[in-house]
This record gives sequence, C-alpha cells and structure tokens, in this order.
Amino acid sequence: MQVLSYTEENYIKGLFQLTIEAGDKTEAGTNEIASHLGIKPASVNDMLKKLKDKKLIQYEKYGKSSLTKEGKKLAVDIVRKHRLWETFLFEKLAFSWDEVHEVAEQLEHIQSKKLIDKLDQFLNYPSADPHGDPIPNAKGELVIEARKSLVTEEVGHTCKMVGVKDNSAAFLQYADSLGLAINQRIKIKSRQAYDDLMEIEVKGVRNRISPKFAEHIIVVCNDCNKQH
Amino acid sequence: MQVLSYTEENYIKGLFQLTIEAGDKTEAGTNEIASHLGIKPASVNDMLKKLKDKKLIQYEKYGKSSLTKEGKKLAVDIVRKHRLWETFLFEKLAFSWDEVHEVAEQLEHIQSKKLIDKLDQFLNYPSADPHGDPIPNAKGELVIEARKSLVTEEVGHTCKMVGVKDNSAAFLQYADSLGLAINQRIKIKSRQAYDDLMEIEVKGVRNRISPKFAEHIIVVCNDCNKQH
DNA sequence: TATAAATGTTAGACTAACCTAACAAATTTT
DNA sequence: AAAATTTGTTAGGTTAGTCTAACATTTATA
Repeated sequence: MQVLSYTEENYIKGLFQLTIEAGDKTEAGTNEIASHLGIKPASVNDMLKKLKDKKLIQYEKYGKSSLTKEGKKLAVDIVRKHRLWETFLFEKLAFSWDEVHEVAEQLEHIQSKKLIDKLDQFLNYPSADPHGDPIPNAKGELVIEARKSLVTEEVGHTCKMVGVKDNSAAFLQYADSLGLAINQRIKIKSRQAYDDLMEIEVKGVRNRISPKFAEHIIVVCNDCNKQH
Repeated sequence: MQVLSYTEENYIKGLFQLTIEAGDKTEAGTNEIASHLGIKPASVNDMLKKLKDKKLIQYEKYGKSSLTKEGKKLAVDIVRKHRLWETFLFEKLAFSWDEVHEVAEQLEHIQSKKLIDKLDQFLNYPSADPHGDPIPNAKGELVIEARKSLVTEEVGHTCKMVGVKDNSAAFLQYADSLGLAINQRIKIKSRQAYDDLMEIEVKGVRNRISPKFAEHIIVVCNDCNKQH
C-alpha cells in the first residue's frame, strides 16, 4: 500500500466524503471537489491527473471522479484514523464534542500502523466516534447500521441519536443546549402541520425544533422496525 | 507566538539539540546543522537566512548560529510535545522504549495547545520521558538535574540511569539486553586500565561494557555528591 | 606564512502544491 | 436549437524546500 502525501490524503478523503459517504451519488465533479476542499478547480484538476496516474481514482477529461478499490482502501484508513483520534480526544482527554474534529484533522495524517492499532485497542475497539459515525475496523470494514434522519421520524416513536450531519460549532452547541448527545434517547411528541416544527422530549424536557435542524440529527429507531 | 511550518520546526528543534541540549557548546555551524538534519548545507543556508529574518536565530554570514530567546521558546515547546508523546506511547499504548521516538517525530508537529496541555494532565504531569529526558512544563521551564555520563563514574559508586544520548534502535536494544532501563541502579565494579572496559552490576548481573557504550548512558549519582 | 582542507555561500534548477486568466466543453435555459 | 450559464481544462506563474556545481572564506597544517 503506497504512502501518500498530506495533501494527497486530503483529496482522497474528500472524495470519499463526497461519494461513498454522501450516499446519494457515487462520483464527484471537479468544482464540487474544489469547493469541498477550499481549493481552486484548476489545482484540483492537476491533482486528479496525478491521483489517476497512481490508480487511486477513476477520472476522464471532462468527466466525474470516483475512487478505485485501492483509493477507497486508503480513504477508509484515513477515516478510521480520524474517528479513532476523535474518540480518544473525547473520551480520554475530555475534549468537548465540537472541539475534536479540528485536531483530528491533523492527527489523521500520522503514519504508523502500530500507533493506530494500539490506539484502537486502548480505546477498546470502539464502533462509533463522538459524533456517532462508525469507525472502520483494522481490516477496513465499515459496518453501517440502518440509520435515518430525525426529520423523518414518526410521532410517538422513540429513537436513539447516533450522529449528526453538520459539524459546525454553531450546530453542535445548539444540539448540546437541547440535551442532545450520542446515544441520547429522543421521543417525538408531535409535529405541527403548519410549519413542520417537531416537538421532542429529551431527558424529560420538551423542545420544539425546526425541520432544518432535525434534518441533521441522525438516529436509529427500533419502533420503526416493529411490525404491528 | 508565531506558527512555524513543519520544516521550520525541525530546524529550530535541531538547533536546540546541537546547542542548548548538547551542553558543550552554544552555537552550531552550517555543515553541522546540515548533517544533523540530513539536509545539504546549501539548503540549510537558505533556511538560516529565513529564520534570522523571523528573529528566531542569530546568524551572520560565515558565522555560527544560535537560537534567540523567541527561538528557544518555540524549540522548548516542540521538545515538550515530543517527550509528552513519547511518554504517552510508552505508558499508555505499550510501545517499547526504542519505538517511541520515530512516531513522536511526527506527533510533535500537531498544533493544538489544548491537546498538549490535556495530554500532560492525562499523563499526570510527567517530569521525564521514557528515555529519562526531562519534559519542560507548560511555561517552558526545563528542570535539568545534575547528570553525568556513566563513563565518568567512579569505581565503587552506585548510580541511577536517567537517560541515553543515543536513540538508535541498535543502541537501545543493546542497553535493554544488559538490563539497563530508566531508573535502573547500576554499580561500577571495576575499570580495566588497559582498554578502559568497565565492569558494571545491574540487578545482580555483571557485565563488561565499552567506554563508547558507557558514554551514551546518562546517570545521576548520589555517591558523587557525598563529602568524605 | 603559504598552502591545503574544511566550511560556508551563491546561482541556478527542480518538484509539489497552489494560484489567476483565458479558453473549451457540457449543460441548462429561453 | 441557439444562447447563456456552468463546469472543466490549459498555460503560465508563485512559493517553500530541496538539490548540484561552482565559488568564497576561514581554519588547520606543513
């Protein structure tokens, strides 16, 4: 498995986020990648050619890009490192939920297989990071549970929060203020037909939230799986 | 306090090692820095000018270089990070003594004051890394105990190993095979006048070691401080 | 002290990763 | 389907950090 530069790693990871992780599509355009990474399309274009030469992505002139098997393997490895470090920061160093991402962005580039496997062991092989995102195992396998957005949840159901789609500090702090955290149970009390505001109950406290906000809360729901 | 590039940090750290830490001199030449960092003198020359402009080093054409107060502060900070990470790897992740350095070389460049202060706390504010080298505190203060090389120790004295001067795997593994470790007591049994080989006793086991080897073992000795 | 050796500097070139400006292709809108 | 817009590419330039080769200065040695 080839070793990538810091920059190459960021491109591969970005492409992973835009394709495999986003769910709704399997390839990404040059401009899209550019705005995701905060780099100009012209620069991205250069890198796409380079990554194609290295057989890490599929790319044709004027076409969209996607990861090859090899590229995906490398990307999953970076994601694994990122999420293990986030878990470490949150659980062992008492970082708050909204602080872990920025530091993990740096730590994910440390090259040492032994380090990351030992870290995994030290953290007792966690299956999800503080945001609820799944952590790939050492073999690169990523177990994705059946998850949905809170906004699609039915009234009367109780679900469990497992993640978020928005990592901005503003969003995370807002969530925090509502008592929302990973593994927190949420009961849907009602939904207002006029403006779609949802009323939820968290730790006995009721709050009304916008669909825009609910959209970015990821949950799993046993009630939804029940046959009745 | 300015933020340095990865490369600039390595130069500042290298200069710190060659001057402040080496003990026997306070400035270093261009070729010396070059061979220490594994970079050609011509490249070092460029960087010295750059670091001088940033007021991190004192340097005049054809002269030797040394750190300014500002440069030293930054260097101590890097050393602090390096040694805290080594301690983490050794104590929490069960890395062996001779494996920690390489990974810490990468980790020392992570930029996050909060991270390093939390790590310090997590490790319970250690005063020395697995090699016995002192860890500067958060204020950048570095407490250096009275230490000497094992090669200068007197026959009959018992001393305590606190560090090494050679971080090569070969050296560290050799030390390990003799039972030598941080905080290990060492008794000097004899010294052969003909070839200067020292006979030492470690955990009841006697071995003869070369002055070349003993030179790189750092000890503290109470016997030496006694008046008699 | 004159010369040789070691040390340090300069000039010019290269690579990775970025940029801007201009152009080309594809897609969407009218 | 022609025009307008969006998207993608190319050419040429910049910066950081490296290199080699040639040159300059300082230090050591005969």
